[in-house]
Amino acid sequence: MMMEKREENREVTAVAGVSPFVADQIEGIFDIAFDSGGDKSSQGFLELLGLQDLPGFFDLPAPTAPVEATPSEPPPDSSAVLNFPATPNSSSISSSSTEAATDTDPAKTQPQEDEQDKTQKIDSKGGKNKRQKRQSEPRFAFMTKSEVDHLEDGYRWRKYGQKAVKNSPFPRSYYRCTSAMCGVKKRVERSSVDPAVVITTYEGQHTHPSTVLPRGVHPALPPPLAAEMAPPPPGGLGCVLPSLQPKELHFPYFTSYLPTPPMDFRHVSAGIITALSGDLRECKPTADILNRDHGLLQDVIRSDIRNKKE
DNA sequence: CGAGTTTGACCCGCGC
DNA sequence: GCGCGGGTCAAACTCG
Repeated sequence: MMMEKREENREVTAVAGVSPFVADQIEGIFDIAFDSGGDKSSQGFLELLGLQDLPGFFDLPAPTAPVEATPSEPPPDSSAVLNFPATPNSSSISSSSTEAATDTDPAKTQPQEDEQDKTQKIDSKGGKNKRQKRQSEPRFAFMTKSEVDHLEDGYRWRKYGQKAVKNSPFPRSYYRCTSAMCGVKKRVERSSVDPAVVITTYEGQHTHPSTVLPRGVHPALPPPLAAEMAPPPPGGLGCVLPSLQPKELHFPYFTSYLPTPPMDFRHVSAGIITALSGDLRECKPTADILNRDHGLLQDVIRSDIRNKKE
């Protein structure tokens, strides 16, 4: 219910899946970011993610336990998992999805057809059988450390189910975008490894603008360009680099090309974005964007901290 | 009263 | 074929 929307004291903690050492650093940074006065609520999550673009961020010590160990997640599939080496240098920003392996699946590149297929199945079976397990729509998951399960992301969601997750004390909740004709879904669950970590998986693409227009969205970006830069991301999240190495994760790009707003990450400290879909195009940042992002960085991080990082 | 949540039942895919 | 687990439906319920 809306009970999840209460204004709790959101703890500013660590990036999910990052070692305590890193977490401590991040925490410090975010404390600054949030305590610097002004409208905290306007701090978009993806802007915060921009912090991860800090040089050497991903060179920091390894996480103790990969977040991907989430029981609900299937074992990494080489074709489905982002190219995050399972080395100590990786931030365990990895995930997988069974359908992501079907890169060549036509349905994947043509969600419309998939929808049609769904409908056909409904018609053919009639009655209650509207289920369609096949998840060929692009999926997009990320992990956040948050006290609240259901994070604000600018869209309205309706919960349509909840299931207990095997090997996890925490249930998984299923949400659907309340907007008509928008079939975007999202799953929210807590990691059994780290209960503080919320794993949110978006599926599908919003066919409508969000109800909120937070910072980080650049309306000036012409739609065609935006489309070229990044496919309309599920859940309003941005493009994903197809063959990611930790150091190549330039999260500000997400921010820059977001056609839909990022979440209200007052609730979270930071997140890890993980692509679950193979239907992704490479982001092509421009100098302008880089400059802009740097500006954002300046907004968020004290200069002396930045210098230290650099 | 409408919108959203809860929850048990149902269906499907997959592994054995 | 069977059982398990994930995903979805839909009636009942809650809340504003």
